[in-house]
Amino acid sequence: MLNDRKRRILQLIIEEYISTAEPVGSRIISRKHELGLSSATIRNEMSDLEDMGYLEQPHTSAGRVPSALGYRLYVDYLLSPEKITEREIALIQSWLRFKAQKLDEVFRTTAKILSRISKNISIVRTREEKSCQLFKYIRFLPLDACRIILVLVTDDGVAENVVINLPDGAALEDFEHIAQIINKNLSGTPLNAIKREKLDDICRNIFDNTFLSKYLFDALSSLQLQKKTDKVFLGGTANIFNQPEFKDIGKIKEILAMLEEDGLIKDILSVGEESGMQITIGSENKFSGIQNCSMVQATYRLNGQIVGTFAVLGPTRMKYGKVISVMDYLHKYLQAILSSINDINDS
Amino acid sequence: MLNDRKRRILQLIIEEYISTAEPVGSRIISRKHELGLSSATIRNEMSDLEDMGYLEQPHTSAGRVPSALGYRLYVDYLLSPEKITEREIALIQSWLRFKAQKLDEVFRTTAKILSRISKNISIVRTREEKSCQLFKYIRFLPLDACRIILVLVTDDGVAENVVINLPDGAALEDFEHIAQIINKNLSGTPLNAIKREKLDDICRNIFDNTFLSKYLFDALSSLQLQKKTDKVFLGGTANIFNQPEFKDIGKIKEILAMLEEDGLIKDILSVGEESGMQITIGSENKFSGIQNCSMVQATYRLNGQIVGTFAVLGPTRMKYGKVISVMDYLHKYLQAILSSINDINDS
DNA sequence: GTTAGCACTCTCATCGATAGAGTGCTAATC
DNA sequence: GATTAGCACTCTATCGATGAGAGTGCTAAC
Repeated sequence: MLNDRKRRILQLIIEEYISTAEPVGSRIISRKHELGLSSATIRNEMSDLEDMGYLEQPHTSAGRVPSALGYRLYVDYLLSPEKITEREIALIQSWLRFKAQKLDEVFRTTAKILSRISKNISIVRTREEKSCQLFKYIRFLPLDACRIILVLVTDDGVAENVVINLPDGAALEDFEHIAQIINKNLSGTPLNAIKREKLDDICRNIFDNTFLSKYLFDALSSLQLQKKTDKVFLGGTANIFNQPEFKDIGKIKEILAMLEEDGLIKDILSVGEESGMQITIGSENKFSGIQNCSMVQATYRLNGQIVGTFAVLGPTRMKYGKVISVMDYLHKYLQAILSSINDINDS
Repeated sequence: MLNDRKRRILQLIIEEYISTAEPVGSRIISRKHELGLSSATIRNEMSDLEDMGYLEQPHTSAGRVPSALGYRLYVDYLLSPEKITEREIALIQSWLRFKAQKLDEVFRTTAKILSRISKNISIVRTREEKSCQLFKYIRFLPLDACRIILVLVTDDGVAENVVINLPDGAALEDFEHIAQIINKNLSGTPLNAIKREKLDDICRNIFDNTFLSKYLFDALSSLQLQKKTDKVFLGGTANIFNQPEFKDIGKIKEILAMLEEDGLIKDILSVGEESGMQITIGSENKFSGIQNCSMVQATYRLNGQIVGTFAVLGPTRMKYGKVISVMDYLHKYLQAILSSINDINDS
């Protein structure tokens, strides 16, 4: 049914359309490529491909445009990967090399690179799950005559801290005793299991409601509240203006409004987070507003845990081959960088 | 020269134009308001106002449009403040109340509120100057058999930390000795004065290049590198699409591309940071790309130090009265919130 | 099965005419 | 002298008609 010739023609049409954004006519295919076929033959094949649902016609006297089904076939079977260039590799390395110190910066820069090279919108979502860490101990450190610092250490080595005003008459030593008791009670508890009530219990029961307990309670809860959340980085939103399919201002507005809602972005990215690399084409996407967009998405893991997801969002007419190559490279490169950050932090 | 009647007419024209975005004709002014003047008289006055440079005419048979000079006069002398509504106050309070725990969230939410109420783009820039803090001491905390935590405490009570892998044969105690020496050498030094060379010196001279010095050096420098930078929060960028003056896609693109560059935003906001509230109208702005925009900007200080700047960016046809009221309210409200955050962190 | 040729369809840009909005000027009026 | 009614004039935006251009679909020939 879909013989080699049809596949080849479909591929050429899609690639032509991807690079020109204009409906592709039979003449163009027959002249641009040495297929040994006249435009009339191509025309017949195109008509067949349309019947099969791989192509669409904006109107009777226009050329053909790939349908979502066509893109899907292309992405799954026909796509010719476009290699990442030396210049791009150099760009990535130079941009990321000096950012390698802080995770936030790495992701922010990744978003920038991704949008720059793909010439589309890039989305990077990080996942910093603190909730699974275990409480190890708290410790009080001196600051000055009237203030001390409370440090919370987890089994992961993450230490949060908060400054506490010493109540009149209290000294650092008083708090050290309290720390011992708290540590005995909470050591090994997952952070997300330390609820207000539990803290309250410990404070009330053990300290018999002394004035110190209130201070400690406030301090510890404010630590809890500083729990880190996911972050979303966007890049290249202005790129969308260069795409002819978005010359309609309404569509751009819809997309940008959507991108402003962090929560929505997280939902969108969550869909494909399980598989390694996921390509969503046009109406395959469940979210309104990006149904004439495609998204290429890769999830990044470290030690089996999801650390981040990055994605390229653009028109269905996207340079899939290129985007996939870039994502692949970035994936590998980030693997190296992120584990080295872990090393730095560990060494 | 500019008598009361002219001022009144100018005010009416500007307010009409702000609310309709259409060039204002003499008939509209004479009919909408009880000035006791015919359109012909208004026409003469409008002609005068144009000669004076306060109005402009898109073409001979169109109504008048305010010039930058006209807006300037309006903002400085004619503007009638539009009070913030109860609903808006409730919105602000409900949104900010639950965000009051973390500074980042406060600013992010402020940006959201500001764009929501002003129906324009909002920009919030924070300034977290860590460089002026003084080194107080470092301390090592146990983590597990092969890792320890290095904590850096400043006079401000901010404690940064990093996990260090114990080299073979080394124990926590070895490091405590090192900490003492470092603390003696650096105590009281401003953080930004602690350069690589200085650390290097201390390490080389004192530890005589033992293998421990390298570890410490790496760890300390990685702390230094985690220096916090300014942050920029944007809100409501999609609002710009609702403004008829930006139906031209090119202008929007220019503005959004600009907003993507954090550095550029910081430059733009820096201009008016000294004065309390600053309004920049159209071509008064030095940055290309926003020269047909206006910006209302307020700087927020705590104890005399600049903590943040927030701004509303929109078309010159902006509801200045409204925006100023909202900014005023937010300014006061944030004052309360931010000092309370300081209190929480201190108690 | 392939191809040349041709009629047909649809879009897009251009042009001209027209309606509408608003001004500027003049002469009359308060 | 200030204000106003009236009117000619200008400029824009809109609509329909027209024609060029691109591409198809079909038929008949190879």
